[in-house]
Amino acid sequence: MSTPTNEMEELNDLMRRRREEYHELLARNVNPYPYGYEVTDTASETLAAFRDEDAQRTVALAGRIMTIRRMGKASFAHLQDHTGRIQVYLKRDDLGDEAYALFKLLDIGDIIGVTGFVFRTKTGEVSVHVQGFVLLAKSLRPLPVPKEKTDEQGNRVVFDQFTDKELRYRKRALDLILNPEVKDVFLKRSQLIRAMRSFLDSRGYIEVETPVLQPLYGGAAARPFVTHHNALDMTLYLRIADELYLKRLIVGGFDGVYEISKDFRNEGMDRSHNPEFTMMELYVAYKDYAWMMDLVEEMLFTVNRAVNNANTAMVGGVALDFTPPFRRIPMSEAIAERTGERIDGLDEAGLRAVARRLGVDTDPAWGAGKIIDEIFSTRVEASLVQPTFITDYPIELSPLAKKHRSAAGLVERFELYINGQEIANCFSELNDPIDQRERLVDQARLRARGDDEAMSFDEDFIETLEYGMPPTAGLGIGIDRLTMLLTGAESIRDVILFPTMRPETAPGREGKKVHEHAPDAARLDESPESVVPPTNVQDQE
RNA sequence: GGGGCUGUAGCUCAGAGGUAGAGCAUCUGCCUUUUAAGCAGAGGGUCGAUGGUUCGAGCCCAUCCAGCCUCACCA
Repeated sequence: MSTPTNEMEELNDLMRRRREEYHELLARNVNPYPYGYEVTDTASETLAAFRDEDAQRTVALAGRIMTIRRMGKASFAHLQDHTGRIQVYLKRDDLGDEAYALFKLLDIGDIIGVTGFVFRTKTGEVSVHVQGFVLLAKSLRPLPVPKEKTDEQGNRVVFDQFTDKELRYRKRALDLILNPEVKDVFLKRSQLIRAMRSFLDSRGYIEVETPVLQPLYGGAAARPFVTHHNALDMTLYLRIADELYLKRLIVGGFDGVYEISKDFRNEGMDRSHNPEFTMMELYVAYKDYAWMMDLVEEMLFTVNRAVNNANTAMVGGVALDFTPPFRRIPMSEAIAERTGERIDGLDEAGLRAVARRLGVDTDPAWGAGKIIDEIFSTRVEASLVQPTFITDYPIELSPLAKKHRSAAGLVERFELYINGQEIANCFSELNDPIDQRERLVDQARLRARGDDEAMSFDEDFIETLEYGMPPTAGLGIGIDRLTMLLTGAESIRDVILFPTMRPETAPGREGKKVHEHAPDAARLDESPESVVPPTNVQDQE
């Protein structure tokens, strides 16, 4: 155990100063971390409710000190609570020498509770004239609070804002304190999920939970994270999709089930991929993909209204219109429309010729489906800005989808594209167990040839299908990407509170400014939050 | 994994091979309606890490670490 003295020697001046204040508070019999506070008002409500002609109203607020302007025997500060900021005014003559001296021990970042009356200052800002305050939590680390002002138009202007992306993602609490718009994004994310859940619940679909740890993974083409269960001494995989378990529940007699949960895919990371991400999957018995398009239109319209209070979402200066119906166009038509090339009925050689004409590179190992997919994703996808259902996919790419009722070589599948991104994926689910077995055997063959993204053969799933699954429509929606879309976020990391990051560098091999916050060996035992956690999840590679 | 850019004080950033800088934040003094408060003064740095070149490296070279962008892979 290191002594307080040793600890303090390792701290910079700013932190040492605050530790000293902490001890000074104790010396004055002030608890720097008391147990609660009776909060009756919020910053934004207090500001909104103020009328100059009204009698001075008494309020009790709590929040973090974000600015302090001391002027000798009186001071101004701004408190920030979960609703916003409000200025408070403290005067020695009102508070008394002792309390005012106590206020001098407070810093930006400290959390206090205040009571007082609301008034308007000479310069016009509605503020709280403090009659009493309590320290609720002492802040021992300096907060990188930037200067800001409100311009003539009432806009917030921030100087030298805290913008270091690495620190913002690693220290999300700081980011949330200092960049209020970040909080807005996550409030919208919450509203989005709530609206979606409420939409699904109102239709009577049942929310369920299926295993995250799976002995076999399936339902999508992706590499998994691998872990190990000690007691059973077996390999388990973190799920890449919920699909196969949800279908078992349809077999079991649920007519509509959905799950909103994390999936995990052991693949590259970029601004639209995080190794763990949130997926909503919905399965509805006796329905097909055409029916599901109607539902998706209505659901996204409803969800966007909840988030943006409008029929549109603004992304990059473009208004995306969620008013149903969305455009529906078969994949081959979309390719024809965009490139002038018709691919219907072409064999692999014909498709390769088309790809060549369009300047699309193909791999000799690819089959017809993959070539079509490549043409589509390189020549068409980006042009799909307004919500568009692309329907009827090549069968090779969709081992869990039902054959198209009227077009050979295709399946009944759609993907919804918005702003050039895939947002939803849906099939009429394959419920013929014999067909399903053959397709999974094909996948197993691909796997045996080294395609580590091909699906595993899940005998239990086939067996379950053999009991009989009703016709079913299945849907998957990436919640992170939908959130990006509805909030205009440019990176998936901006809609995930704690995005996956490389670990901070180990003690002794510190990088960048992060080292200021990293533990050194001598303090590890006292800094549990800094100890690298053991992980059960191992990267395959 | 490839390519490009970046890493300097708590934050935002300057820095032409020759003694590490600014603004804000912090500290001291003054200041009882301020608001990017003000005035006067002060402290604060392993220049991401390690090696090399050089009389001398924040700067040049190499390797490594981390982040961002981009491509590839991938929905």
